[in-house]
Amino acid sequence: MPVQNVDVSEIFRRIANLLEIEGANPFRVRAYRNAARSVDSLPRNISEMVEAGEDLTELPGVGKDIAGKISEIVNTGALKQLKDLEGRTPAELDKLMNISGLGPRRVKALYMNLGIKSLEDLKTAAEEQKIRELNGFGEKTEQSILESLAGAEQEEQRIQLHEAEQRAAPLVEYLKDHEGVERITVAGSYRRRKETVGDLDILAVCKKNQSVMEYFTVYEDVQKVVSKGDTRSTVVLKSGLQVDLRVLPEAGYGAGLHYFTGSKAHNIAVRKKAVKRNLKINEYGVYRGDERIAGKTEQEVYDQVGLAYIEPELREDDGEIEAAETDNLPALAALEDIRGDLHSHTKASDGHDTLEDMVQAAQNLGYEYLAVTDHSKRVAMANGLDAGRLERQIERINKLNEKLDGFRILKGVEVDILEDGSLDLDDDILEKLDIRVCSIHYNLSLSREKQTSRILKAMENPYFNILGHPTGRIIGQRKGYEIDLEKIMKTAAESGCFMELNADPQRLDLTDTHCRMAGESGVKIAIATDAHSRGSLEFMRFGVNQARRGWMGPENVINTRNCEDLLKLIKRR
DNA sequence: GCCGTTTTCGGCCCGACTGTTTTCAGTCG
Repeated sequence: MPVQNVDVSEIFRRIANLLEIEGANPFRVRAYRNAARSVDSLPRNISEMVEAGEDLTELPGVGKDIAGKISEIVNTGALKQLKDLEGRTPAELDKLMNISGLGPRRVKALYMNLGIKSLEDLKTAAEEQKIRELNGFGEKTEQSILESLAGAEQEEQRIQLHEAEQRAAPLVEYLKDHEGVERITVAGSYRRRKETVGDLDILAVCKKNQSVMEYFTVYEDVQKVVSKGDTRSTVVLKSGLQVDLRVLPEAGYGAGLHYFTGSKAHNIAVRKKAVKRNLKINEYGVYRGDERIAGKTEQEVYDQVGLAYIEPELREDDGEIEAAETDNLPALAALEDIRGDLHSHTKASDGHDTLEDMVQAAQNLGYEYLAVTDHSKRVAMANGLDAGRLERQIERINKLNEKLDGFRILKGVEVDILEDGSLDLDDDILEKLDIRVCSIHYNLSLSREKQTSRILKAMENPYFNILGHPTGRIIGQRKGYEIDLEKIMKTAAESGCFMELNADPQRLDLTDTHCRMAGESGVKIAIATDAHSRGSLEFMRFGVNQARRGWMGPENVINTRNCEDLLKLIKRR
């Protein structure tokens, strides 16, 4: 199994942490973190790039030195530098950095003075009240370390965007009820529509700061107040979700929104551009010397540094700055562009609602078509359809379609890709359908080679249209099967197949990076909800958000076509 | 350690809050 991008970035992150604890040049530390991020956001496998002899120094944040280290990791599976570092500084100190309130300086002090190397050491020392004795530490710090340790025992929590919306909405409504609140926006990764959200960053324009902050911290769902100031407060909700509230003056709202939306890397890149123009950007505005020259809107901020407006979903410092400089930003797909859903289930298999109900719901969303794609027989647990039952569903859909005006039900199936790469239904029934989503539900743990050739083999079938939930991952639960997605995408592009972007908020499969890989491979995607009930058809927006994060325009998405064009497009010769 | 429309050397984003301190270091986002 080749070295994966995450293997490389993980090594660089650990090097950065250990160097930081040693007190190395902070810019050198940052260089490793930048390189880690660069490798992470790469839409291609780094091992293949090394093997192909490509020039790694062309990657942002990768110079000659780090390029050599990447090669070393790819070729040997490890990095001598990290081993050397771990010889000098215990590798476990890395983990202490995750404790809230502990940074490199304090971790080093704890190690040097108390010999603390692990979380257990830390807990013991805190309980024995030894930490408060140290210079620069005190009783409160010791207490907060104990609290963080208790929290660290639970899993690191990033919640799904879907859940974040449900936490944010009532809190925003609550804050709006305060007479001092004039304007309010949830910024941060929530606004960038990341698939998971670590905390909520709420931005407000207010009249009475102190009163609003007081009101915020007594919200009924607040479990703990972490900090409370005039312009910024932090609380933890009972669910464990952290929420920051930042209050800003109206005049600098755009600058604040930009600052608080992030990403951090994007902000840094924009501020660097400002510095070159002798400007300074902070959350209050754009400044020349002491004079504020812009900041009312985000557009003003971008104007000052010579950039076109960048949509929040693109703000990851992953090429959007360069694109904005040269007016090469993509025109992103929007929910309004979507003309129909291409993956849905009914009561015939494991859906909750009837065919008629699903169709009605799709019409209510303003769609022109809905592909009904119940499971095939292999998925017995979901009451998957055999050829006979599918035949009857086809007849039923034909009859329904006759009655519908301006809407078409597409006859489809989610057919299983069996372990040998054949499809779970015969060609003579598949032929009678308009569209086939082909998915893997069993034998998830095959080797990368076998899993990849299983899918490639399936795509040889002329009735293969869309690869459903391509990696099989479930966010926070299941990693997804091992496959060579790049190869699969290239083959799909050549043979007229498409990749699904499953819009279910707990799948969102493809990822944003995968979408960019699709763009580069020339394969188009289908954004589809995999809805098992009427309500879930509305998850389309999560899929569109994800596609936008992956730089997808309407032309990259097949279900932005009208029905006729769509069917022409997916027809294989 | 990276990088270059002032630079191949000398820079590298910026401010709030906390706790432990009497003016600031450390951490965080």
